[in-house]
Amino acid sequence: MAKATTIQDIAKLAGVSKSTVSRVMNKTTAVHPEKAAAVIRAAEQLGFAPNQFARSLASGRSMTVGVITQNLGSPFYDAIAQGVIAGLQGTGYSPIFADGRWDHVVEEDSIRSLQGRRADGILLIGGQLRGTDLKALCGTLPRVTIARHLPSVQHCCIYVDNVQGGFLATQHLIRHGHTKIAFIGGPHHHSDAKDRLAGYRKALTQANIRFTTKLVLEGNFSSASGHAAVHTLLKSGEEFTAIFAANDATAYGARLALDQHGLRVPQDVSLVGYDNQAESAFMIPPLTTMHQPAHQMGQAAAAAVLEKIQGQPIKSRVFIPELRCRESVATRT
Amino acid sequence: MAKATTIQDIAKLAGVSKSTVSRVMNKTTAVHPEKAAAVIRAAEQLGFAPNQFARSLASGRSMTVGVITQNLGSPFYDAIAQGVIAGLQGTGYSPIFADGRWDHVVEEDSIRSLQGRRADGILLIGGQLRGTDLKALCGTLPRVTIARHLPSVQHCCIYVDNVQGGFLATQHLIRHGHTKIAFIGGPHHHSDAKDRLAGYRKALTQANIRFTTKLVLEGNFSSASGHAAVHTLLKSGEEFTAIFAANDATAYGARLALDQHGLRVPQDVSLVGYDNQAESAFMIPPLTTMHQPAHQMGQAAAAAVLEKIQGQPIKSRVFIPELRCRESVATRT
DNA sequence: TTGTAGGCGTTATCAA
DNA sequence: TTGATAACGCCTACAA
Repeated sequence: MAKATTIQDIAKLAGVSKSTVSRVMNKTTAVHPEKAAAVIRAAEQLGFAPNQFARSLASGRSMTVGVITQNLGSPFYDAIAQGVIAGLQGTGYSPIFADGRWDHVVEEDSIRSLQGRRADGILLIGGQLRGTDLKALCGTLPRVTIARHLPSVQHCCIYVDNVQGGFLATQHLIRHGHTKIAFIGGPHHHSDAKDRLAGYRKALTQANIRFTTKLVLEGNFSSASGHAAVHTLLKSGEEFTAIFAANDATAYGARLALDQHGLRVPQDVSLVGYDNQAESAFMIPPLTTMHQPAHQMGQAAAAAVLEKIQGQPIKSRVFIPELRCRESVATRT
Repeated sequence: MAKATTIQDIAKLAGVSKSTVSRVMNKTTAVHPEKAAAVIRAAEQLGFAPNQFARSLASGRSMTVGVITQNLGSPFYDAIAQGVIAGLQGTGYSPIFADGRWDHVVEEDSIRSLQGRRADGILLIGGQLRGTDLKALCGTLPRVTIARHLPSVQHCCIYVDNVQGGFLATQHLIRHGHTKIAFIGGPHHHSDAKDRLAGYRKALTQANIRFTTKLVLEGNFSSASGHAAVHTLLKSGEEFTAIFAANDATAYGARLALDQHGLRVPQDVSLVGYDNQAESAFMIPPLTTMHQPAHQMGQAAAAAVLEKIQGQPIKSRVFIPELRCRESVATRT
């Protein structure tokens, strides 16, 4: 680190004490306009950038909020992260990221590291840690969880209702006359995937359609898994006229596999995805999917943690995903 | 910020001085095993996380590298950012992000803020600032530019040869017998777009194909712009048998527009994209595109800036994009 | 309105 | 091998 200029240097150049410099930098007390001008001039001349470390050490606030992500790269989580950045913009707080990699050990380390950097608050995007562990780890540190629902009221969570999302997607298909609807899910242990499956089952039950395990395939939220699942499904010989994929990427893979088997979408098979990824509107045909207000959630979470830092009580908030009807669903005739 | 435990607390609990605590935390000097054990026990008991501010203030190193991004959300830049994160993993350095928003004013502020946080080095992903301004701003602060080529040897740049990329993509089309090749570019002022166009022209020239401005459309790297461009092209009546899109998103939009006009890919029109986005392999048909080693570039840049921080001299590095042949290109018969 | 002095939690330099 | 003690750069009473 190159030796940077300090308020001391400025004080000397401007012919005042460093307290005065501090005062004009922070506008904390009125100072004589002339001296203030001299300070500002000196600061510009020396290209002064206050040392945040010293500032935080002295003031006790870091003006940062720690953001724990889990492997960026998924459109949904990326959009949340962008929402967080946008929500922090202009508030004086900077986000500082740490990766939890969907691993509770790594996640714990990341939180520790953020605490070491004295983050004033923590935002968890997804994650694996149990609520009780989280609480033990963070103590009184303001904390908001995004895209994940921790049951206890003690936790502030900004999340989407995946059961409802799965329900709405399936219901849409049912309303178009489909009864043999396949579901390509995520990993069995993933709560989002489980919830969407629960919603699927709920819609089936409500419509008096028998649930068949043969129509439920396990995927991993990747296009490749959607592609493979359709092959498996076709080979199984189980009849189906529609597919509900647990996310858009899975739907893309499924769509390609269908095409390779000479099945048309939506004439032969209807398809619904989940996430409303940017690319989905330009698929062939444009994909009907569930939209999640990811960016908005990120912003809401940023605002929430800021309020909490200011000592205000905040509560959890659920978002309901919305159906985006496009052209991948046809009425079963 | 809740009152956290300090080495002083640990010192008291372990019955040693804080210097000793510091020593066992940093393994800087051997200490009596028994005392060391006591310190470690005390630290665990109190859930100690060293205050990075105090640490940095005292040591003069922040153990962070500032990363300037420009609007996350594009697959290419996201992949670079992930590469940077991966490259820093386990090095003891944490990335701290700031958004430049493709705006030189914002970018300058971001760099200033990073300097205030005393980053030990800076990584610029893309950006608008001129090389001389950058140099003036950063001074001796180790700095590496990614995905952008600054002419002077003074700058260390990790970038891809977009001219070559545009050339290879176009050449691929030419080799399949195409001579009427449309190009859907990016904004006129965007250097990546300009370079890819230059490569396109170079390939045409080399094959003795006349360049027609009517076949060059302006886009903005979005699917919507690709979609619109094809409409414009079709309406213009200009003949073409192939399209080279400046990125994959643009190609998706173009593909949909073609489909809506009853044109088949690749039988009627061949299509090549740029970026090798994850979704491209699952388009219908799977999209032939130029692959850029974005993740690898991010990692390389992280390694480079670390070396520079250690005082080693480093030099720029060019990556050459590679053609990924899939099924969206057919031989012109 | 201004300056002085103490403290924030570490690291680093001395002696011991 | 240890323990004082002086930085590190800034903020903030407190006093002038």
